[in-house]
Amino acid sequence: MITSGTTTVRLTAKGAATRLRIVEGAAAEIRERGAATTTLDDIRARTATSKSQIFHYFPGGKDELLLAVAALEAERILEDQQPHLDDLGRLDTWQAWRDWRDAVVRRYERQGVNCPLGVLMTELGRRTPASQRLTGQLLAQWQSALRDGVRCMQGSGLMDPALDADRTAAALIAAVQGGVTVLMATGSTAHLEAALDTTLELLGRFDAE
Amino acid sequence: MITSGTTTVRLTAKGAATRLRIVEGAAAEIRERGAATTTLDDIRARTATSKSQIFHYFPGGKDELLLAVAALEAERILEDQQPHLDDLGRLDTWQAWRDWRDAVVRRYERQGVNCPLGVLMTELGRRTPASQRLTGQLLAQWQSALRDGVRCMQGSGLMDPALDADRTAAALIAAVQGGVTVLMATGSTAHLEAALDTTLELLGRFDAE
DNA sequence: GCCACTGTGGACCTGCTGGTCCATTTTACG
DNA sequence: CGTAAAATGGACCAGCAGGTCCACAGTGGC
Repeated sequence: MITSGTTTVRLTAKGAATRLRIVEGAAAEIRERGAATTTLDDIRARTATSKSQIFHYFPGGKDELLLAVAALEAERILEDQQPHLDDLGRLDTWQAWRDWRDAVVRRYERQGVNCPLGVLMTELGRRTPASQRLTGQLLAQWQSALRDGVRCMQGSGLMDPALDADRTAAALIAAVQGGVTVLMATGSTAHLEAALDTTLELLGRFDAE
Repeated sequence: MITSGTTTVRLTAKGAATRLRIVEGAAAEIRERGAATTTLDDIRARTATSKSQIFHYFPGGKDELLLAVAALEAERILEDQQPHLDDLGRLDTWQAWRDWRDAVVRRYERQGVNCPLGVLMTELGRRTPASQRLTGQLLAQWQSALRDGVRCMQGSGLMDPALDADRTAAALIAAVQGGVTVLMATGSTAHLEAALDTTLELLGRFDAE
């Protein structure tokens, strides 16, 4: 059973599977080829479904499907950073920060141009008010996790307590986002690494740890 | 006289003016509404031209026009940062860096979502191999200007000589780019400012100046 | 003032894309 | 089983975007 907008539809196991297949296929197609150029027919072909199925599971049409894809990608972005980044505040040692940094960089090195974050922020996120809200939430949640990490480090005397934790978290997000955007344009992770490393290294300059 | 691809066409003064009007109108339209949703008809309406004119000046069709727009925007991005950033290496004092930072932030505050950089990197830049080369060149030129600034500061003993100047420049570009991308998604310049300020402040921590 | 070339207008064509519709098959469940 | 609801297949439609074409007007050099 799933609710979309005002209507509620019952889904059988088979139906749920099909719906999932469509969303994931659409997400993959969009990551590979961009949202702008991906058509419903591409998705249909990739997921071995018919037109009617797409509109059956997403009565709102393409917009609704793309919103579902955006939600999936937003989830994936946070998941990818687990367990470095969770409610328990695992970013509590320099090693943890380094691990997080490595996880981010390695992931984008492997994925190259096809990254959820880039697609979400630069293509899906701006499409509709609903998807804008979604990206806003993602950003807020992500930033709050990083902020908690900074606060934790400050609490342990490992980072300068004079730093504005929230602002620092925002800077880190911008660094990742900028690195990813450049990656998508050039195919190189150099900027991503430079931005993350520079910021982290300078954060660590507070003491000798 | 203008060369496009293999063909060369002579332009009268009137022709050159029309061509310019089309490119600039297209650029403005795209900045406001995004490249994905801007149609030739929109451009036609805005620039008071006919279909045949667009194809007369851009025989390659939409791709060629968008490439011209990308080139225009790339130029504008560097121009916007003049005279902070030029071949003479004006980034030679902390005040100059602060001025540059202010120029960047103020510009995007005023422009809001409609920024050349964002559109170029996230929409135009990925369209064709030609536009990819173009964004690559922009990035290289920009980074080299910033790198010269860092080197200059290092030479004067104002920045840590141990820093890799090129890497630092890359980090700054990623910071701006990330800030802009977030700006386009959320409408807020908070991340842009946080990223720039954090990076610059930490760069300045080397000495007390 | 003539002639060739450039500039302009706009009708028209075509393919693609999102979206609709309905007939048919499959599933859930009493 | 039997039936209602869910799932599926795919033909069909309408609009729109990019692109072509041709007729005509404007311009510039000789």
